[in-house]
Amino acid sequence: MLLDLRLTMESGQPPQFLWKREGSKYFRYINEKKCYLWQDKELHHTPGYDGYINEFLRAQDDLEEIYGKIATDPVMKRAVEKYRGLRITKNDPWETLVSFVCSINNNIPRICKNVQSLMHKGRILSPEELLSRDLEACRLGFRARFLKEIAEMMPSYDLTKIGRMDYEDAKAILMEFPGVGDKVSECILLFGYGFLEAFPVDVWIARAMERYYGVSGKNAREYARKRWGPLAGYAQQYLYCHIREV
DNA sequence: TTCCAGGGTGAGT
DNA sequence: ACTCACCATGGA
Repeated sequence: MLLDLRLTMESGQPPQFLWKREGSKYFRYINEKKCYLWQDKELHHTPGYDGYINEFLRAQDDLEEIYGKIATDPVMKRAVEKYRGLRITKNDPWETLVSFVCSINNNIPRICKNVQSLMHKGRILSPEELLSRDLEACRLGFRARFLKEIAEMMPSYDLTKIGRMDYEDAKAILMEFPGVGDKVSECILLFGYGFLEAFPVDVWIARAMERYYGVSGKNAREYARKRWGPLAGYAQQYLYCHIREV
């Protein structure tokens, strides 16, 4: 499997918020047990997590094939060459939802701190646990109210069911949550549910689309859908790294 | 001091 | 449908 683990774990995707580094290894708790993940010549992980890691790293995605389909212009050719091995990750929907509500008008180092403050025993607090936590101490700013209201709504939603809907329906449901708008819903669809056609447009992607393709941020998603279609999410992640020079 | 960060909301056109 | 002030926090 073609993989650059560092790039994948530290390119602004959920694992950057949800996993921790310990030397050259990454780890998090899965079912109360510590799972390490690291790469030298090969990819290694704590025994017993084959299935989890395969899903997490989307092992079924053939990057060479994806490059062939999206790298149809000099910009994307350069991006997939420079960030070869960058994969889209598949994360837990609830943890992804919480993470990207924390990301609203925020920067990555502080998103990490906010998300970490919402974790206990290596996982994001359940909606119920979240409601009984002192959110003021988490320094979430105006995002605290969003999280509180989402947690209160959660009992009448089924996040698993959203994953079985089609892209449009899933997006409409997600946007019923306060704090979940156009961009955040796209992130949840992409990183939490694996809809590769999702194309989150943040300030960086808007910048990249203007600079590289002459497309305004407002028209970015429609342009991306026509250009990269079902693989827009991958194109997005390579553009994100490219414009930020990660 | 002002600007910015993987934006969303609501009120005003 | 579109704009825009405002939202809380902390680093540059």
